[in-house]
Amino acid sequence: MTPDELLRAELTRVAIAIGAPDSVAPVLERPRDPAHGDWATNLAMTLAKPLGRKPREIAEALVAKLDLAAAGVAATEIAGPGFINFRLDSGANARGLANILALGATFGRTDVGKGAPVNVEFVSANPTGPLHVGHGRQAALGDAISALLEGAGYRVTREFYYNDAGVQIENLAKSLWVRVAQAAGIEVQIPEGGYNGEYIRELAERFLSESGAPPSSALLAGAEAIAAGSAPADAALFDTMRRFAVAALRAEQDLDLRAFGVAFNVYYLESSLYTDGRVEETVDMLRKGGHTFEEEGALWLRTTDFGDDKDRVMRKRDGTFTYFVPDVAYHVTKWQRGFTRAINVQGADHHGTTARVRAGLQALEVGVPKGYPEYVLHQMVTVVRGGEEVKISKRAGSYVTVRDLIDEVGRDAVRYFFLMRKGDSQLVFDVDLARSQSEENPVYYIQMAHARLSGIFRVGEIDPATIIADGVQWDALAEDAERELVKSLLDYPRLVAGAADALEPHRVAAYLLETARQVHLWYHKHHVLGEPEHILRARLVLAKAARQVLANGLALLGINAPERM
RNA sequence: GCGCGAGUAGCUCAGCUGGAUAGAGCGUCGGCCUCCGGAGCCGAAGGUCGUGGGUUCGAAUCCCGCCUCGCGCACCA
Repeated sequence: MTPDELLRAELTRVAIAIGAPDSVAPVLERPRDPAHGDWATNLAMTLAKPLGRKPREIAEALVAKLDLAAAGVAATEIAGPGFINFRLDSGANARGLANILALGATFGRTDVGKGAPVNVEFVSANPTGPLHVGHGRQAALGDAISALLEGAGYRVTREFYYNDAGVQIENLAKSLWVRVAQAAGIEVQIPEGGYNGEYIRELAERFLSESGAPPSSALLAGAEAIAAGSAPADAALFDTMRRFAVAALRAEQDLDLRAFGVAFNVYYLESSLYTDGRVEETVDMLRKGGHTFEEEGALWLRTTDFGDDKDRVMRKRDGTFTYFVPDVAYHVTKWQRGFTRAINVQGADHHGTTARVRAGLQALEVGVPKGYPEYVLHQMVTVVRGGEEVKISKRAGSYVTVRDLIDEVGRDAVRYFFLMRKGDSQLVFDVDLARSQSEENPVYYIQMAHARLSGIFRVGEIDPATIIADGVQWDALAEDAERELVKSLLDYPRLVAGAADALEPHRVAAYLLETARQVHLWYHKHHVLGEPEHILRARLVLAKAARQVLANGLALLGINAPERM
């Protein structure tokens, strides 16, 4: 039990003793001002109404009955409108360090998830080009959220949904066709909605060298068809190109993800929803449910019955389905595969789809909960280099890829920068800052704190494994800098639990930066090696505990914790 | 026009799901230091939390209106 858990238990007992309901759950918080003690509770204020007594009076009654020794409290104080402040007895906080050493890499883990299966879907890029910075933010977010949920006791499946069917893929295949035709000397332009990127030209070259040059008559006919807005007549050749392009770009994206250190458990192909009949099946079910209607030659779903702001087309006039249908079919599989929670990490530019996917799932009436799936939406990323924004132009096909960033600043920095802001705010990625080897760079600063702590053991030729908490004089950790550091370290589990609950990894990033700051402060002010034995031992425990917490937090974010830099 | 998000110190951002005198880094100003590991340490100035109402013991946080910016509003994903 950590000191605050002990105190909470004692408060609960006393509250019930003075007449509070058995369900009472005292909330302890860290006072902003350290002068107010180690912990504070507003319990007396929340009990004022149910007990019909004044807050300060209740506070006094509570304090009078409190078993200070059992709760590890040295002093209490009633303040303001009815806060009770607690100062733990000397060393009570520090004793919590033993807990950190005992739990090691599992310090900060909880079991609120109770092994429930959660599906976290992220990146899910169309295989129509390399991963760009937006995907990078998503990869970092999705992976960190997954790690947070695992730490909270959920069984997490990381899933990538490939939109390898539909109009975008059609455009991709046409773009490749055009580049191949151009290589054969045919004059034709990339069609409206096509892909202009240089990578398509490279793809065309690879296609030619691997598959050989197609007959130019077929290429010309196809190019004319594309220019006229339709598909090439040579369906077999067109299909070959489509497959080639999708396979090649998927392989590229896999390399990007590997470079970023992100691994998925499941790659789900949109095309499989068509081949195994789930799309048709979904449409049938929706029709039977009576929520569809036909208008202007299209088949619609009345999503407005389920909270969407307008009805949606399911089957277009040309007989093909909109992306929305496979999307719904796909999410049904998540539910059917047993995921009681499904979390989708997406760019905020997709927020329009959330209401209709949920509406579609409700319309199916197969027992999917209303808020399913959950969405974590993130705002845009802008890249700044040399103090200027790097312009991203989709039309010209020029943008900053994830791989560019990783090559330039390293995986750890990319991860941290994508995670240091909350998803709701727009993110500025300062390339120069990310690559700088100075303490202004937050990643460097945090990793440096870990390396410094490691350095103490290395320089002192002490094996950290031999450092144990037994017999340590806890009140030897009496300096302000170390008392504050100890408090921060013990706060870690609460912090992580909150971050997991809110699906907000940036809290961990901010915590690590603050804790690293305290480590540096302590390190500069106080020596470890060469101190008297009892201080040396206590500080080695602190150093080991701090190193552990930094390492645990960095691991959640997918960032290395180096021993030396 | 409608929906979602943002607006907090000169700049970049936190603010633990409603708590006490709103915090950190950078920058500015003043003073030290050169020490296990590389400009570090101490202090200061700097705020009508976009704005106007409301809810209550108590609001940056919750509700309503307005302003500014971003994103979306396809039979594209």
